[in-house]
Amino acid sequence: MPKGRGEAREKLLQAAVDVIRAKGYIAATVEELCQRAGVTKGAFFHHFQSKEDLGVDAAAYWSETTDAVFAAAPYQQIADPVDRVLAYVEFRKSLLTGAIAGFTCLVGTMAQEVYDTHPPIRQACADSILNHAGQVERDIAAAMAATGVEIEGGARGLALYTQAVLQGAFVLAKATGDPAVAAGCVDHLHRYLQQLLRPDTTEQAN
Amino acid sequence: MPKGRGEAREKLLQAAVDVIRAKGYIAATVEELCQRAGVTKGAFFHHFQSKEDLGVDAAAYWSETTDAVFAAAPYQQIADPVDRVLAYVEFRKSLLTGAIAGFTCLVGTMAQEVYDTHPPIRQACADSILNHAGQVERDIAAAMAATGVEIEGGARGLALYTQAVLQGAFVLAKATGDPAVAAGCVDHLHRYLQQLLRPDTTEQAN
DNA sequence: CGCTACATACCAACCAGTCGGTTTGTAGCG
DNA sequence: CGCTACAAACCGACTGGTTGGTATGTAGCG
Repeated sequence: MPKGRGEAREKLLQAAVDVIRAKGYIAATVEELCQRAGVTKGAFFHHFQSKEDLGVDAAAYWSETTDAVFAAAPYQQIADPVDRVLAYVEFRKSLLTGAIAGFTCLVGTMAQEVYDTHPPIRQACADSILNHAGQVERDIAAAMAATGVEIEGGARGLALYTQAVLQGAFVLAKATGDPAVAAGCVDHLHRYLQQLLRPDTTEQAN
Repeated sequence: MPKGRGEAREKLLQAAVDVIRAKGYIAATVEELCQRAGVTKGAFFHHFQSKEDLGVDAAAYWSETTDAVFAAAPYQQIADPVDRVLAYVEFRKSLLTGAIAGFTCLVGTMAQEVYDTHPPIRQACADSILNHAGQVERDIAAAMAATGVEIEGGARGLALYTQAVLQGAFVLAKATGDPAVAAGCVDHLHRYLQQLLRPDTTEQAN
């Protein structure tokens, strides 16, 4: 019977992602994470020096796992950079299903509450967001180069804007309890990007 | 010597707004709020049945105080509805100064972390956000009526979008520690609204 | 045998909430 | 006005349960 030795760390990280997205970093107690992961406190403090340490590692783990999701996403195969950017947004919208806590962003949730109590975690969250924004920025820059359009704030500013819209959509979804609110926000983002990157095209079927 | 009796409740609410915006609802201990307000625990539990009760009341207090700010804002005097909507966004941008915790949204911060642990607070946060969105919606509806433009998702959907952008801008500002990121997001929102509500106008000086 | 990967038992600090008591305001009455 | 009676506002020590963290033990592998 392979008891699954050596995987306590990853189980704890996954538990952290699940629990923290639902109730936040501080409300997620070490004991609850251990229970959810099926390990004991001994295992927890064997792999993480402190709870704060777990928070930092959870943000990094989040980056890795989500990076993998986007790297494998179908929109990556689209050759035209403008189409690819728009397909990215549609892909983000397609993720907005099931329980709200299941599609919200770990690092966005954590960043807000640990803002001035746990700077290392805040930094790790910023790294995660900026890393993902950087990937979006590359596609936007390619779309700008391909079409020749200039955008106020540059590709970076627009990439950050896309992430802000998504983070805000999560906040509203959690507050209202309605995922549809988030989807509506992503639709607006899609229209904005379309207007920016295809300025000559008139309103199309959506 | 008027010792200031009878104002403990408001002082506690103001302390709650300040502390929770910086470190979140759960990390804000009752004792810290009392210390900040200059009262004791006895006073706290005299005015609030529980900490959760304070959270709910703080959201309501937040709504009242912010409503007053917007009601007194200069953009309310603008007659043209399109101009008024755009001036609202500019007003929101003008608030993004000073310490980050000083301009972020209490209810947006709270909603995320108490999402499934304190439903009454979540509800109060939703009420606050939707109340403000409703005010924006009225101006947007007036702008749509005045110009005759139709907007996918309606005035309500667009109003919610404006709030999502702002909430997301706060998240990014807190994560990165840079208020300028938030300002850039608001600029994008401004451009989007301009394009929607003044479709015939070409890019203007900004 | 030594090292990693855990488990168990335990602790000190902390936190929301309680409770008996004090101070201040105020209504009613003569 | 002066006095009594009561209520609301507020104080601060205390408590029971929880939490992050530690100390110690042990099973399995190379």
